[in-house]
Amino acid sequence: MSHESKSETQDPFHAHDHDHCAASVLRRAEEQARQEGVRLTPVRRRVLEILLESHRAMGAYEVLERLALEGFGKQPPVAYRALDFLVEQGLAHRVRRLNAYAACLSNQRDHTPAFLICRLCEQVAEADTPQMREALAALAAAHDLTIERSTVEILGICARCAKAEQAKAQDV
Amino acid sequence: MSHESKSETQDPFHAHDHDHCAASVLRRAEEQARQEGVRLTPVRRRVLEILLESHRAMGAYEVLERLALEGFGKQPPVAYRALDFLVEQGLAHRVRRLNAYAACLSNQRDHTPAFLICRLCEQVAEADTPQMREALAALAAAHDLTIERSTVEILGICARCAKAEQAKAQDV
DNA sequence: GTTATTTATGTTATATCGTAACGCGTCAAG
DNA sequence: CTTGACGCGTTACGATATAACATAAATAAC
Ligand SMILES: [Zn+2]
Ligand SMILES: [Zn+2]
Ligand SMILES: [Zn+2]
Ligand SMILES: [Zn+2]
Repeated sequence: MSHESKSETQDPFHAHDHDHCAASVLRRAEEQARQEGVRLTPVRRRVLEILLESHRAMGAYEVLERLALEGFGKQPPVAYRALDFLVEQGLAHRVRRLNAYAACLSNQRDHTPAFLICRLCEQVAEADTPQMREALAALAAAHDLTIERSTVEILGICARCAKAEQAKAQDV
Repeated sequence: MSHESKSETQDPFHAHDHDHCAASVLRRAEEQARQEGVRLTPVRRRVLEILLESHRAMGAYEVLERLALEGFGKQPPVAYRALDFLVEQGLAHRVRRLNAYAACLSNQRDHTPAFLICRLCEQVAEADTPQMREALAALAAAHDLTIERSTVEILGICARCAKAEQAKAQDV
């Protein structure tokens, strides 16, 4: 079983090999840094690792706390700069609804996925479908807008949390 | 010429009768307030009017300044409360990318349109197409997410601004 | 190898956005 | 006339984000 390109898009909301997620993103980060001549410095790498601990989106200040504990700088720009770097490199995404950041799970350098956010566990999945791309393009075309960036975020409750809620309701 | 239901969706990026925009939204606001037993108080109404001066999204503090000048309260909650009211009533929308608010241009009470935002003139158009709704539903379904809210924002350059940019470039 | 240049990290300070909590005034129900 | 709900105003604070500057590390030039 050595299908390399198996997991184009992992889905955090369902069972998956998360170590694989983390490892593959880190690997991509290193390769990409080498190729593009940018530096994956200790802070930057560490921030990516922190984001990769789970698929939960983290606020900049939450990341900063972790950095401070580990001997990095204690002031906001330290976190924001590392996060900005990761976002620029397509290694992390900003989730606007949560004012938070999540590691990117795709292997593509530049992409603008839609985010699926569970309101309860705050995990974030990304999805990039032709259907959505077409819908966006159609909207832009209809209004003569030259599209530069787009944000698609879907907030709801994931299957796991929905099940948990149901169980809780029956307990009462 | 008395086609009442002509303008389901005005497009701020193109020539249109803006007085009509403003008047029709205010009319809807009044009707709706009566019907739902909520109060369109002076501050609330004034905030809606301010938003309706153009299709540009305005930050809460920008609205607040205007209110202060006109003798209303000078503190943030004054603006935020009025804006929250308008958003709840579906009379205004929050544009997350801009941390700003824009008057709603639709006649529908509850809807979640996509926003088209011009980066240069900061005007905002709304659009609600079946195609986009389906794309959102498909994404949610594919990930077993029970959808509660969604955000679709497209940032770019509107036709008018694109033209202006071109002209400027040729001048040089 | 030493120097110059760029890039990254850290700091202080401040800007920007948003909310909690409380008191007062208004108005309508009882 | 009291009571209770609601809206508006305040003070105070919390949360998010960036500007500006000093230092240090890495890279490039000589
Ligand atoms: Zn994973
Ligand atoms: Zn969940
Ligand atoms: Zn208009
Ligand atoms: Zn424009």
